[in-house]
Amino acid sequence: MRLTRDHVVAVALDLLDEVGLEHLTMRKLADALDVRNGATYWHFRSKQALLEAMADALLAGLPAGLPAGQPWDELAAHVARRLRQALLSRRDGARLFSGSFFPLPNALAYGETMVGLLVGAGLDHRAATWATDTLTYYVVAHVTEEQLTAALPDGGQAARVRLDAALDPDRHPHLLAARDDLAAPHPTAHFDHGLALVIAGIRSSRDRSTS
Amino acid sequence: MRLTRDHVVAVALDLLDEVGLEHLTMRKLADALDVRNGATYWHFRSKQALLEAMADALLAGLPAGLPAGQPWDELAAHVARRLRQALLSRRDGARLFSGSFFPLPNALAYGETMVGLLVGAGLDHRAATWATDTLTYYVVAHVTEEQLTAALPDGGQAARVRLDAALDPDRHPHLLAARDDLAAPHPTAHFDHGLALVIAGIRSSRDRSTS
DNA sequence: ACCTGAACACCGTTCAAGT
DNA sequence: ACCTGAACACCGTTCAAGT
Repeated sequence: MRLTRDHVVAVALDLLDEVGLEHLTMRKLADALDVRNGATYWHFRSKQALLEAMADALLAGLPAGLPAGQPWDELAAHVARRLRQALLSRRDGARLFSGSFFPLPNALAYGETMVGLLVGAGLDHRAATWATDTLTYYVVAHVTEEQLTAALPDGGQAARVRLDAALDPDRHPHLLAARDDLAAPHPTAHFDHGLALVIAGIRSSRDRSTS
Repeated sequence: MRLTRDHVVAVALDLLDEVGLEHLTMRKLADALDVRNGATYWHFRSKQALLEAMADALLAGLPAGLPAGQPWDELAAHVARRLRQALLSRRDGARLFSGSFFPLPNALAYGETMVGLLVGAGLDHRAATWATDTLTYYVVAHVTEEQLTAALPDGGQAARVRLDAALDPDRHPHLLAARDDLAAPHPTAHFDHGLALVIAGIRSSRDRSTS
């Protein structure tokens, strides 16, 4: 069967789930596609171009319609949660996405939705754009951390031991008091908490500028 | 001269400024140190261990004392700005830092300072920890983007042309209206805007829980 | 203890040659 | 047009052997 860009991307995403971004190589991909090593370079200029196509595929159909009759802050939380889900749908999805510089179609659609929604809430275009950046930074960075800790060996046991060893009662009293929350045992609650924080910030900066 | 861990880290950071994280290799580092290729492995278990030592060196002396008599939100902004400066001090500093899983001494000191400051503002330990996470995610993600765009060839001219080509008046009216703010021509103003947003969110969530 | 020499098992990318 | 075969110029890491 002849290769197509879509097929290469689909197989590459499956391979990503299997081996992780670190070990995703063009040679393993060629094996998975049952072709020789240089074949994919006829369809993609470089590995980077393939990774960007994969990143955009991750976001496919992301903001397919907003729920009607909701206030703007609910909508913003909804879109942010959908972005998180899209990034979580594949191993290392967040790092894959943040490695893309190119303006990708689905990423633009996401941005347009979020900026439009915030403009509807009363922000001017600059404030809406920068607030979208802040929200997106938050989502991507959170999911990056989430996926890194999920990939730890031993379910993170060794990491927790190292953390305990590094924490000193004299120098880190507050971190020790928060020790059980540092290990991030509730990623979704953790995510929602920070998301509500950022949205509350958007709300208060909007109220300040329109009052 | 014999190698020391500190000397290896210092030369590695200079090499990082010169070639960027992508092209920082153990072989180039050995050349810069004027030793043969495997020598650094006597001092660092792996490249990853070296990168983590470099990341911690980046944060050296980061929160060396807080200004006295300031309200908590000023202090939080101060610490966040110092983190940004530390990450900006070396090429790809933000990506270097976000690639570290290990609990590094200077990173812990930063976290202790920020959590303590927020506890002082009236947050409980969990809220203070998660707010610190949100702030840190924001700073690291913002500086990552900042350093990626700063490293673009042509001063980002080609990237701007690609963005204009990708924006469609019918599908991206809001992004087009915000086009001049998308290119991020004022990184510090952009950073401060988002920082104020997150801090305002922390303030409002604190007010909600203490009222 | 600290480093060299040399190898092992990989990489991304290119490109003439085949079909 | 699309892919193979084979090479180029690299990688991180290991480890016996030297000093």
